[in-house]
Amino acid sequence: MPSRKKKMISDHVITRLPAYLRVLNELAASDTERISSQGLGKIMGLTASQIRQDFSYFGTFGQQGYGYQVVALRNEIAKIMGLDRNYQAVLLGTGNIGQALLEHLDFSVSGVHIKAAFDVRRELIGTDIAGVPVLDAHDLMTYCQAEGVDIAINCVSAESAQRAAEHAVEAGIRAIWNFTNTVLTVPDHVVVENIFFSDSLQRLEYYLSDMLDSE
Amino acid sequence: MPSRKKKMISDHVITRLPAYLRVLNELAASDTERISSQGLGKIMGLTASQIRQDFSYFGTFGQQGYGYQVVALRNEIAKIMGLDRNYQAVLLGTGNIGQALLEHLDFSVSGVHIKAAFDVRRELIGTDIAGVPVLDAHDLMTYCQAEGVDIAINCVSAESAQRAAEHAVEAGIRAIWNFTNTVLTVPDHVVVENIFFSDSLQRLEYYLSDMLDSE
DNA sequence: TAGATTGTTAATCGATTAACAATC
DNA sequence: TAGATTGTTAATCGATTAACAATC
Repeated sequence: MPSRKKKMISDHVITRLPAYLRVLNELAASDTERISSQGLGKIMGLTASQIRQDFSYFGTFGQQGYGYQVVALRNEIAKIMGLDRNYQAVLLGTGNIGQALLEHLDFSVSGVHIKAAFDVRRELIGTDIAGVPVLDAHDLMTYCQAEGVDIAINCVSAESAQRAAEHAVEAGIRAIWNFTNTVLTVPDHVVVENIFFSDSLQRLEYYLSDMLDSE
Repeated sequence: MPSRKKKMISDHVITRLPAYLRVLNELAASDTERISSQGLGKIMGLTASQIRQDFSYFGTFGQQGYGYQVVALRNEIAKIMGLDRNYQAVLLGTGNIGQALLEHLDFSVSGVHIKAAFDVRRELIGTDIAGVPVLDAHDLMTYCQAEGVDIAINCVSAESAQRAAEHAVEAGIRAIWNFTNTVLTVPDHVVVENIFFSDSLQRLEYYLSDMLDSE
């Protein structure tokens, strides 16, 4: 509650944090105890300078002449990212993508708990997918207000995407993980993170066609 | 064959191209015939300057005093991205993510044709998913060499990810769309585009926790 | 101690924005 | 024509890299 306003950190830095985490986890898994910024840079394809610069936005985690303790650093970064918290989530739209996420992704490692999924299709309501109950989309608001939900995972069709997002915002959620291939408009107090499959595929096609051209 | 080496264009620009395409498609769908860099900027949250700068890397598409023809510009950008070509793809690993992609994504709009899926699980081989035959992973090499495959969509488990990528590269594919949450190591002549679900979710958690802290 | 490596300040590089002549 | 808007060059801003004193 102390309204502690952190200094604004660039998106570039934030985007690298999960990559640091990934590598540190691998190092920890292979029992590597310590790593220097230079060593980390070599693995990740970054300069040692950039790594030290990145970390310095959040504090000091290393030791001169020694480097960083892998496990300690890993834990610090996880904490910086807020992964030590617990988040309650609901999933909107149990089409293929929604189902795939429920069945495939291990949300517990990220501290995210999926409490329920919502759909409008009568035949799905009342069933459950990977242990998650599918409820009537009309009950979203009541449910979220009663249960306190932080995150909505938006997997509805592109046409319903904005509407679903608005319902979720009305229901009090604070973050949307967006799989709808649609840009959502939300109030300032709501965070949106997009997975745009088609953008990614198009990028792949650009680099591929470029590669094919230049030979 | 003309080995025409295009000038190197920054990743930032390439990443914006699909967004331009998305907006131009919407404008075209709503029968908007022309748009200025200023108008486009307003919709996309970019400066008019940046938009003109971006386009200028590829050529000149506008008209002074008028702006850009929406449909013509859309087509130009699609061409720049290589979306007018046809790509042959195979999908590796028919777990949930693989299945979801086969059933959910409309690849034809991107000029990508999924010819076959591959898996090691006996019980799946010989079946088909959304009209795509599931073949034995051991036949990948022979298949690709016979059929001429450009893209591998890597949906195997994290543990098999690097191995699957290497097989695909050996089999002559030139691009990997990577859903394995793993950094792949490939030769220079192969393009990799990643969809890292966990990176995205962690980013969401960072911004969410930040938001929750500052209130 | 000597060698290694941090955290941080300064220099460089690249990307975005501003300005403006050209021209539809 | 006058107004609008491009394409491009120059100015600014921000991110990355280099350098180095501090110190383990």
